[in-house]
Amino acid sequence: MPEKLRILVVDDEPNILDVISMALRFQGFEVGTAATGQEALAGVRSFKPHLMLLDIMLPDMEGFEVAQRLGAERAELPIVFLTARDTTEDKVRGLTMGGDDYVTKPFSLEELVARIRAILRRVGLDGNESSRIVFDDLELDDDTREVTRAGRHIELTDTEYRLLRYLMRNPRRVLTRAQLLDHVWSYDFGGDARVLETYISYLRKKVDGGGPPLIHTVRGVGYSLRLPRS
Amino acid sequence: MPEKLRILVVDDEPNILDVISMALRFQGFEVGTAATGQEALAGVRSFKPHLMLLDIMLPDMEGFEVAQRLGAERAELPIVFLTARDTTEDKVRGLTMGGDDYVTKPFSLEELVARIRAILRRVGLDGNESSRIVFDDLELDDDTREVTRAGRHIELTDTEYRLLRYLMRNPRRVLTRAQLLDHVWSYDFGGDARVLETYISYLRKKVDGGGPPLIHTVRGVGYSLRLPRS
DNA sequence: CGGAATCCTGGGAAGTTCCTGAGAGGCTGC
DNA sequence: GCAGCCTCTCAGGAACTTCCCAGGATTCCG
Repeated sequence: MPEKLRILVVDDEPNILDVISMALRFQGFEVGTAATGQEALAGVRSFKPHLMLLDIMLPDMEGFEVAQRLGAERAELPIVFLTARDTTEDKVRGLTMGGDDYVTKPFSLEELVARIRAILRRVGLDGNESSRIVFDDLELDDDTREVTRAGRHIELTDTEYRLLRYLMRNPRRVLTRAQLLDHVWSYDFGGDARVLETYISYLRKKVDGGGPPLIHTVRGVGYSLRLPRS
Repeated sequence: MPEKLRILVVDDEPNILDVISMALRFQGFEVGTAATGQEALAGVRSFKPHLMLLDIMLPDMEGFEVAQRLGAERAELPIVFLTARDTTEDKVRGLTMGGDDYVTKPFSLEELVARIRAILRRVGLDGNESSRIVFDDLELDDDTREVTRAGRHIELTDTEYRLLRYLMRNPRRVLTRAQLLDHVWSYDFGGDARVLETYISYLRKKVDGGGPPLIHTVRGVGYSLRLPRS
């Protein structure tokens, strides 16, 4: 069995830390955690992560400082920064190195995991994984964000895209309403759960419009991406 | 023999606590119980469960608070929350993010056990277990909720599905009317016990329609899933 | 064989869940 | 600050499930 990829998650809000840790563990990563800059620095040395998830707002120092203090190790360690919505973009851009990326809070788990996998792919660690997901004649490329059905291009909005990507990452499996909302929408979404139905409807119009339906309702449970049963 | 999986059940209603504990013990789990948030916290530390079943309405604190106060242990411990039906959705939302799940009261034991097993499977603890149940040429996959007989797909409603799943989990055993009602219907079901007959009838039409009958009546007792005695 | 108990199944009624169109409000880019 | 796009809300109606009922079929037992 190949060694599990290790990710160090650094955030001072326990809730966020826990949710992210659990989610990444479910994705098959080995997860270490830290709540302060000091802990993060120690964690890098002892845990030797392949990737670090680093909140910019930490109690003792800024996330950037953590990155700088890493010294030589820094070059080997890709970082995904977690930033508040109002962090000025140039601040982030200036300080991130080639392989890094950032995600603004509040984010959806789907998006976070996608970014992590994208980086690991670029660094060549997430071995067999590809940025292309294919299901039947439906294809999605996560690098170019391009979606096609039977070769025909499909234009999707951001939310539609994330929803479809989550469905395609879990083909044939029945995903509950709650799972879809929790993974595709950001964690602070407190609105009406019926948005989901609206977006399923949008997706159906765009994706299932030209061809046999792939998005199926499982009444009382949720939705599922699968081939129609003849 | 592999160590038994431990589950900590937290609920302040003694009846519920008993019913769930019994059911889980019967499923081969080692069960610990707690009736308050404090007890739950202590229970996690001493009992070291692999999974916790946590009611949201506790006398001393909300279930969420228990989860939060767990601190570092939290990220290692999957939780299935028990919520009242009228718990506002936004409160429930976020619960499945990390990989946790929730079940709304009133629930059926069958559903509860299914959710627990699904999570343990995903965490990699329920080792050899797979989401597929097979009996003769009848197959059921709990991830995709797909049911086939001799390769032919069978479309089932939610109640039909849960009933069949319970039968398939206990093949060849004679299940009494009471057992079936208690496990497949929610524990507060106060209706006419003859629904069961109706649903057996539905299932027979769909499942036994194409092939030798697998669902057998045991007069005066209940039903059983077995091969026909030729 | 006859009567009683049990079970089967078709036909709805009531209730729930889901779909979709219309539109308000917010954000973005120009 | 305006236009266009996106997200989310809402409501009516369609579709589907669940459950109840009742008549008929089957089995059991004296």
